[in-house]
Amino acid sequence: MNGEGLRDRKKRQTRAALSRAALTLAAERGLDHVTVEDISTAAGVSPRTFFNYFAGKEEAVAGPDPEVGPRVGRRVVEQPVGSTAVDAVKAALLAEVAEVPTDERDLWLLRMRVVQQHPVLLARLFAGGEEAERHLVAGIAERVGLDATDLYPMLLAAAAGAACRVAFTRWFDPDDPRPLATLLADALDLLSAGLANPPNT
Amino acid sequence: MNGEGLRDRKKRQTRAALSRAALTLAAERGLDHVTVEDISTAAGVSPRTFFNYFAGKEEAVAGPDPEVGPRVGRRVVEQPVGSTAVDAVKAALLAEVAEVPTDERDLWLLRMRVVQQHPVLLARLFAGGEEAERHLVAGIAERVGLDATDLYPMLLAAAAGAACRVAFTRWFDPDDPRPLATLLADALDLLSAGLANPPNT
DNA sequence: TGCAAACTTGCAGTGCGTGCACTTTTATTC
DNA sequence: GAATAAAAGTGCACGCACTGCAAGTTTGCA
Repeated sequence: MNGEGLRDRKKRQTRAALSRAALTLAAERGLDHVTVEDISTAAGVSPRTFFNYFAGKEEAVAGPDPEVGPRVGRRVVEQPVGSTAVDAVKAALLAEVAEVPTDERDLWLLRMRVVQQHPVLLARLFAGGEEAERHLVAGIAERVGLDATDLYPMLLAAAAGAACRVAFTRWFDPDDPRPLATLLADALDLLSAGLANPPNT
Repeated sequence: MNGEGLRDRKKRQTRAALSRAALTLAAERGLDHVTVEDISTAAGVSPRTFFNYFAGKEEAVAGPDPEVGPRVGRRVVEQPVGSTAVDAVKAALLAEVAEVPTDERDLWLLRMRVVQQHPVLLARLFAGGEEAERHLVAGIAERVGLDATDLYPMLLAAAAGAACRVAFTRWFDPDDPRPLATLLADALDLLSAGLANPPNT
């Protein structure tokens, strides 16, 4: 009847509660000192239910948002036809980071703390999340009219993911106050310049 | 007395035996259907000893060779002063892949099979292995006279790692018979060209 | 030969992750 | 609104990963 249904809304809530609980606890004690039981208790569900939503603690903390992959891929395709593939990726990623909702900002702050202690998770956030990268590869491939197994789409997507990872790393650095969009733009510009010369920064 | 000592040689042998056993079994049944007990039994040691060498199964099959990181970093620094940082990284990586000993080729073939089923491990092989990437960042930073926390060294190292990952992926593709060195060179060239235009390949 | 350091091993314990059967909640149909 | 189906939550049991700890065993050196 209604647009979404009570069931789907509850699922979303449970997932969000688990993810938020995992992030809060991990930011406090470190991920290794948080058990699945702790997380599910804090979220008000049984430990067994936790595994119905996430494959493990890592995924609850740094699990890729299943929506961002398709969205980025779509955005790459939808960029104006005049721009190159690199510019299309650049625009798509910058649009993505510009769109972080206000009610998720506190979650990102928690994520920053957790990821700082666990660099392995950084790769899963965007690039290493093969899921998202696959969508990006597909978008690029469609845009340039190549197969998704060709070198160019794979390399462009991987390099863009690497740029994201570096931008995130620097964003987490408390000594660098620049916003994420600026850092990401710098990284992508440097990339599309062929990493020619080290900037004076 | 002698150059290395019996103890060190035995440690090397045990480590190699464990790694080889893990790779062989994982290539046969898939990594998920191999227990640590299987691996250590095949290697002739106790399960407890396995954990004295590796933190887990993943590290045994895709664990980064602890020597490659420092070696690549050193090579980057040792390139002729005339060449740019990008060219230095390019040369260092190509020298690295060209130097794979013959007696390790069969291990790489096994690794190919295992990694094909577990894309997550691909990142650990070179790029994701933060260990190796840190050395690469340090080498680049020293070469260009920047700090290891600056954008340029981090991004160049990350992008080079991404190129390695893509080259490996394509190398694992049975439809592409080109050698690893060629694939890697293509990827790095495309990268240093700013990913400007999709090649006709 | 004897001592000290390093490597190996067994044991016990905690926690992860999964399959299965069962209960509870939500959606649909008559 | 009651019956039925579908989906989510839960408890239980099991195998395995991984970690200290306290032995035993091997190696290096005097």
